[in-house]
Amino acid sequence: MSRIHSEQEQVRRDARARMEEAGINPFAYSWNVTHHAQPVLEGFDPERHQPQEDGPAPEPFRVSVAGRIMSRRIMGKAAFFHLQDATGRIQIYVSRDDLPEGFYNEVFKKLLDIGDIVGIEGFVFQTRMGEISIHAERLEVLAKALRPLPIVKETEERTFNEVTDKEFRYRQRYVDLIVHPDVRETFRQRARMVTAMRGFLDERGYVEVETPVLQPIYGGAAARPFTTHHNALDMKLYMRIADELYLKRLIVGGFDGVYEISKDFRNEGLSRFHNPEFTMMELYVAYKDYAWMMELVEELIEHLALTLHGTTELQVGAHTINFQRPWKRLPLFDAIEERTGHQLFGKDRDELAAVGKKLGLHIEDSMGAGKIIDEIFGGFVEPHLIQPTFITDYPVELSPLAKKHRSKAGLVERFEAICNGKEICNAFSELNDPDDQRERFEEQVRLGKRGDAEAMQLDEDYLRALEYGMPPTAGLGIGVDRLAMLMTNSESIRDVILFPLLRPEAEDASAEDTPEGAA
RNA sequence: GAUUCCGUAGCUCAGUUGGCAGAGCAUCUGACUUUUAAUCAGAGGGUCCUUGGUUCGAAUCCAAGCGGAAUCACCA
Repeated sequence: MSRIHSEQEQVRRDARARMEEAGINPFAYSWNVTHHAQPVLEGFDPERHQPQEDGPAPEPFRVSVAGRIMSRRIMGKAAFFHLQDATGRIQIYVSRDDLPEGFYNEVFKKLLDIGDIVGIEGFVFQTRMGEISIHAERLEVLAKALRPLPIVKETEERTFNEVTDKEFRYRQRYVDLIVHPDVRETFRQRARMVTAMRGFLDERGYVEVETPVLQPIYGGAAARPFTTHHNALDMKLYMRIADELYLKRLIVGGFDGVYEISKDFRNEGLSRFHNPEFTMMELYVAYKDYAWMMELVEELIEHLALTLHGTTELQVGAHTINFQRPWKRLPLFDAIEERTGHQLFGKDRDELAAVGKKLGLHIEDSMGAGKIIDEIFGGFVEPHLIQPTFITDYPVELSPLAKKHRSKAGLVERFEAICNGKEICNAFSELNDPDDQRERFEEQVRLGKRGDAEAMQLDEDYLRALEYGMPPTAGLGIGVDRLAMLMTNSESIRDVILFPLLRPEAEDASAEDTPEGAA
């Protein structure tokens, strides 16, 4: 079934057919690229490469480039166009008499369009207007674009016809990337950030591992999972919501430090800060505690800021954020007291509910003490924490995998780093007492039975692993997407995820499901 | 899930009180050998998101739906 083509698409399809009739393959096999746009612009030296009046003959700067035609200015027997490659744009000069007989008039002028991908061989020169350009001596069609691009025209002051529709940009990210160099740059920065993170961890000897995405029991976080089914074993499987329990099994197994950078999946709502599949970095280090981990986190993130930007001070939205260590450390209850005037330590559930109500929160009967504390923190404290801050020592009910605090009853040794009003990491001294862990799991199971869809499942195999003995361990999880948002000054998680989840397009709604067990 | 806003040509957008569907860029034809939003002359291009309703008449008013965005809720 073929779509009805727009006028412009039909023109391009006709051009493709005429190319084939003329013996030109509109989809070539390869092209020998020797140079890229940006390095050519930087490498051009007018004194060496440009003909000078009464000067010596220039040394030709010969290049072979390839890319997409992004603009065209045709003037009779000569033309200029801009070619865009992975590094940027460079202007190409073509004149009729430099190309094979008839090619300029019949092919270049009539059959090529903005958006087509071509290869150019020629020499670099500077135009009368001063723009460094390539004088084409050979031009080949490498790929014909059958759809028109949403063309962006730019001057130094203004941009015209820029695609601003976010739906278009997210659904057709390939087009977004073609027309928005800053989007390409954002994703390059994200890649550099992950590379730097990996380098930082590798340098310290931690082992990068891969643990199961498909899990018979999900755990390690409070979230609703995606469910799937394995046909051959006829078993229910869950997409992981966290890597935590498998990584700690590896600490039991004798690794001193393991980490994983991978996708987690949570069957929850979408927002500026939430995508159902997102990237998490989890790290576990034996014989360390959460205080040690705080130092590692601030060192890591300071390192990332310096690697990406050469400074620890980053502009993020309206704020300038300084990642220089050491970061402020503030126990959760002190942070709440600072903001609300209420000291919650030692208060029971009903006293906490009364404080919550006084602050204007909607407190439901089903909410436990930990949940109320979390609500108060999330509502009145977290949004105000702009500079990176470690919030420490959380209620035990909120942290079923964290070790009891060595000196504060009812709390665990846990911290979150908050920055720009959002959590960027979560870490604790890991609970390694299997009997305590069993009780915590059992409490989670009770919560689940009471209807908490995010309660954890009891993982017998994990308890068995702990019973063999897990050394004292510090664990960390960093939301890579949210960190990338900070590092690239992006206001939506969709701006740092190449293909964010959207509802299917209407045209695809009728597409048939893949039958179970097919292929 | 709630609220608000949005959906018109390939792209960005206008469209008056409800009265022939518009502009710029892009496309097509012609001119033009250093342009750069090239320029000049001419032309073509529309499921006005969808389905109903009101009306002599709907892009416009009403209802429902679809899709998107923002905010909120959810998100240890």
